[in-house]
Amino acid sequence: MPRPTSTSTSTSTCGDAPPRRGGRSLDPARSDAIRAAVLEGLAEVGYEALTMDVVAARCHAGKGALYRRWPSKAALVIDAVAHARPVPVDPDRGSLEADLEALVDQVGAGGRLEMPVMLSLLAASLHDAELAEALRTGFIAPRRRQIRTVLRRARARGEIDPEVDLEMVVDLVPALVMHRAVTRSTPPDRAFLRRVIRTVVLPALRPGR
Amino acid sequence: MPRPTSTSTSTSTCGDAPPRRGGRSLDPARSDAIRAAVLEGLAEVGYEALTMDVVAARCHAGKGALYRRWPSKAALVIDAVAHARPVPVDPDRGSLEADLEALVDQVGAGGRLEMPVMLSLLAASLHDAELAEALRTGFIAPRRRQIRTVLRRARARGEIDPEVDLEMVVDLVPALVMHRAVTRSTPPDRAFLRRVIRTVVLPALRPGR
DNA sequence: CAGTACCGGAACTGATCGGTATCGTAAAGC
DNA sequence: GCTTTACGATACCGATCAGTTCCGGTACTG
Repeated sequence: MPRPTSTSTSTSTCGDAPPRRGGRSLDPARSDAIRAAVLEGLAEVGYEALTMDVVAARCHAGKGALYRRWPSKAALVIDAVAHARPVPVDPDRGSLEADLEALVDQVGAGGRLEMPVMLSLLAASLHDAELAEALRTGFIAPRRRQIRTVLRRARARGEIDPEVDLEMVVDLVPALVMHRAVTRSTPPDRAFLRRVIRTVVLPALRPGR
Repeated sequence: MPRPTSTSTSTSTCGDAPPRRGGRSLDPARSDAIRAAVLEGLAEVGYEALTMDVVAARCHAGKGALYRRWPSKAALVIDAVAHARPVPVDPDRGSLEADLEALVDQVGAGGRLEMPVMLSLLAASLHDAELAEALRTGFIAPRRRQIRTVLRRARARGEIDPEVDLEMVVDLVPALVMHRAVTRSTPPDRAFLRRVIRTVVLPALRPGR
């Protein structure tokens, strides 16, 4: 493991680069197949136990095809995860409660990226600076931004006490969802998520203190 | 790494066995020192990155002393976690706020980086049922019980709305602390913890709705 | 006091895995 | 049609680490 490598993988290692000069160009279908193999492997064994050889074998590719697109295992995994879970669209329904419910619904549906995968990535990122950085900028930050947008709009509507520290509330829902997914074995269901919103998040925000 | 080993390490590998025949017997103090080194190591680097060499070096032991007591790394870690005793004492100050602050102070003090450890162990326990069990009974359950006691006492005092689902609130503080520890690189400080209590937990519990 | 099993320390083994290099082949661009 | 590059496959390198073995020394047991 390249511990202190920390190559700071430039920024967006997309895996689909513009062709250089003459000759063939990278096959996007292969890139997708590799990303799919990564997600399958991630769900089955987690980040640490996921090997590049297994990824390559799973989609009948050579390891060269992997390293031709991504500079490292961390970069590949982050790119695969980012492609599996596009940043949720801004719901912008009328009320804070409706917006929050729409957000968590988007989390529950979609790419079916299990929470254990997220857990495994977070644990691995504790000691892999490159993975941590990529995970933060490529996955966590956009979602935080999303929630922040919804909250700010609600505050402008007067639905949130101006005294409330929004930066703390931004973490509230993800924290509870992750904790639930981690301590229980089953993924958090819709009913749980709505209960969190109604009994914890909204009371902490309500204008009357 | 013993991936599919999953040795199902029999059951209670205690590390302190009855002496066989003549000769010396295993020194219980050494066993405790080793277990302590494991917990310290877990706090610093997590489960996956914890090496037997580091454990041995940390308590000035030879690796032989380790493998004379436990058959594998998994068995050692499970036993150390199961023996971990620093269950916080029940503060029982007058008010809910004071009790909660005392609890989070204990988390911040005693177990250095308790939450990253938990995260690492949880990730590892996704594919190790025995570790999961030891973690639940040795770590998670006592702490949940502790919080529940405080909350129930507060409810009896009328500080909590009787409609509130305590089981959800029990998760609230640990969830936020862990999320913070994971998404930020710095451990959650005292100020953050108090802010969580005052701005999130207490408003969600207050009797007036 | 003799035998045994402990002790810390260190060297060693064998397997695993990220990453690189190199095949021969096939497909794209000029 | 010639060059350039991707492709699958495989062999290889270097580092890491669980687990084993051996050492000289020491403490306990009988």
